[in-house]
Amino acid sequence: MGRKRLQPTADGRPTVHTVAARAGVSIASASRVLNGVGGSPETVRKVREAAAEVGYVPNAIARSLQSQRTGLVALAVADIGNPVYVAMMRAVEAVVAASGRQLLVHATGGDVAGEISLLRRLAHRYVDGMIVSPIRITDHHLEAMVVSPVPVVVVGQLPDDAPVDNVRTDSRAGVGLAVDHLLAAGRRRIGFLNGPLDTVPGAVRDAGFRAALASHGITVDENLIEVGDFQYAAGRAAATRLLARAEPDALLCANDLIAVGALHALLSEDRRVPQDVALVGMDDTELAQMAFPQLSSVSLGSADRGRRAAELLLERIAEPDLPPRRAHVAPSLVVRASSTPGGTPRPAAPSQPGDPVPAPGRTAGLARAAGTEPVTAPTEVI
Amino acid sequence: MGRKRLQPTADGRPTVHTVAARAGVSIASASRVLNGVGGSPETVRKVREAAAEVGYVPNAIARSLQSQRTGLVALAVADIGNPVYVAMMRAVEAVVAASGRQLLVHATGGDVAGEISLLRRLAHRYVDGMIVSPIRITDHHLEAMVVSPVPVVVVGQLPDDAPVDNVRTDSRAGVGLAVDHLLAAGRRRIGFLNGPLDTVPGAVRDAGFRAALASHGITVDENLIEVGDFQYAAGRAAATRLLARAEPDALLCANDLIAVGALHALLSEDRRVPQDVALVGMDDTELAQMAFPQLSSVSLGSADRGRRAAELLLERIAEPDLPPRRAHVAPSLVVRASSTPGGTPRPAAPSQPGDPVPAPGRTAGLARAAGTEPVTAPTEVI
DNA sequence: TTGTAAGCGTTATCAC
DNA sequence: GTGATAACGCTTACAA
Repeated sequence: MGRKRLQPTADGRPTVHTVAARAGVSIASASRVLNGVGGSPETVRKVREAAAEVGYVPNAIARSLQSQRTGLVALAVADIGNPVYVAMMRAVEAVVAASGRQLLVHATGGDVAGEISLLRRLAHRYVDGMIVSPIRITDHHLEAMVVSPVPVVVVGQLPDDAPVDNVRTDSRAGVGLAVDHLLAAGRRRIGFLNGPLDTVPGAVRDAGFRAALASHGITVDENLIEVGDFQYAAGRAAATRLLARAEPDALLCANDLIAVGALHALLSEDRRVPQDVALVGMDDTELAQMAFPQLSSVSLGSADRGRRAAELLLERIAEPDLPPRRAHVAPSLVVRASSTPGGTPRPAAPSQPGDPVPAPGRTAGLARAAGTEPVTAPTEVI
Repeated sequence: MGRKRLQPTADGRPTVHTVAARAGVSIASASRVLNGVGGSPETVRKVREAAAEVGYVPNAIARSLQSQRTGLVALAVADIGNPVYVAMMRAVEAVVAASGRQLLVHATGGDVAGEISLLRRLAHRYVDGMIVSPIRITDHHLEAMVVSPVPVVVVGQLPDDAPVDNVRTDSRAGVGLAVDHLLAAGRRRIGFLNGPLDTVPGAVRDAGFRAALASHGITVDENLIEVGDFQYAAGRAAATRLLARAEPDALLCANDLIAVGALHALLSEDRRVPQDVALVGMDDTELAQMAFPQLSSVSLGSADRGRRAAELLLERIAEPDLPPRRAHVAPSLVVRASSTPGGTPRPAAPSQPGDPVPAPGRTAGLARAAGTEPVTAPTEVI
């Protein structure tokens, strides 16, 4: 560098200097007018005119360097193709956009190393804050979050003493809702298709399943449990394996992708759903409504969690010294055709076109009067 | 400001100054070492040591201000929940990440005004470039793109003389592939479920459908055409309307979401797919494989288009003075159970867990020998 | 190789 | 109200 050129930028675009010169005022005055603070009517006019003439647009980077904020917020999820994250993303986007910021989406692929390096990169301060929903969580994650100069909010389970903002749901209880429902419907041999046990969701669901059966005095039959991945193909394969060695009358799936996979495994073996095998998914994504028959699913309030996470993040950005907070979203069960006794019902009426909110079926809330609509799951902050 | 404080940053984080002071060298030397250019072995050691001790991380914003690049690339799509965009997003992400950049995803909701303001905001230079896939395209779009100081690549149809990098597919021909296939299978009353005609994809598909029928000497029966939205619920509703007034033996749908909606409309009226009504979708998304029976679908190479768009963008970022380029991705038809004569076949074997690439069925390429795998659709740049 | 200093484009301070 | 100028944190020409 070292060349003197204070007028337009290198590529010829106007800067405050350009505008100021053209308006015949100092850059300070120009800047003030451009930001709507101060300036005599005459100055305002001249600057506005000059700016319009040259097509001035402020450089967001220079502004960020000065203001120490970028107006960007990041969301890191494992699988951008999983509808549960799409729902979360939409909710986050809405809150973030409403605050005038923009959302940066990272797809981590569930890769631990990648996630950690992402967290560490926060130190570069390219975003004002980050929401992360890790499916595995290590000490490195925690350390990177604590050390990070920009606020982080975690969606998902976290050690109780972790000094990080956190919004969670009780997926363990969610599994319990599904088990209760299936048992109440008279099912006795409930199969369980889970994701990897070394992930947080996988481990919690496994514990929840065993606890739920135990609470009903039922011994766990390991033959009825299959572990695969949180994906359609893996779910289908897992269901096929399970069906080859056991005779379940119900299948509980750790998410909706697995459930749709299981549905197709069942259909391709000519098992009727729900007559022969009842099916319940988790996450209550759009997929659950787009399956045929429509899937009962445990709602973990992903949109709500996203919304709360975004709110917590924005609050912390505004007030960095807040103590760590924790928000809860209660799970609920949305019952649809796939687990409704009495034949294959017709699919429910289509919801509003473009409506991102699941059309509710019957709902069995956790701490909620039966029949209450799961419009907005209650959230509370401890 | 105006306060002299050249050591750490306002919130106490180390800067080059901190490192330089600690290492006992000038900030220039510190910067050089940190960037791996120059420096005597002794200096390098001292600076590295100092940087590690204070936990120095460069400020990306300051760096951007200097380098005039942010390392961010944006992708703007209408509906982040539509699997076709998910596929595109993944492909873009891969290319972008490989270049060491990060991807910023905007969900425009198909809102024209929002899209244009997004394009205009590019002038703020917060990203190094943008890929946009508008479903409606106006003169304002074009003007904003031409005026934009940062490169824009459009995925989708564009006026031929628009001086903008562009990757497109021939969805008109794609519709033709589907019509040919259905006619060859002996279907004669082909219904068509389209999206809005005032969108580019909707208009092109409509033209394609009519042209394809005409080329076979078939007169269009307007009763067999329904227009809704590019969504599941709308597709289902449209199919229901169409079935109420006509008796199609095949249904061609403008995308896979509509097709899944139509599938459920058919199933809920006890029509067998494909025996009574053959079904073909478009976009060949994951949804097509996740439906039961699996959906035949016209692949428009969304992943490929995303990849090409990202490549074009990166090339232009590197070389801004390139003439406008245009890349093509050929459509192909992936035939699956939903349009295969001879009963409801079992769904195909599950693809690799986590495999983002659709498991190919039989393929009828456009300019390709029959039976060739649609591994990577051929792309050519004019 | 090293240090000095200019400059990226903006906002904020402080005298006038 | 206005203008000169420092500062945000970094890179880099240029001279030593």
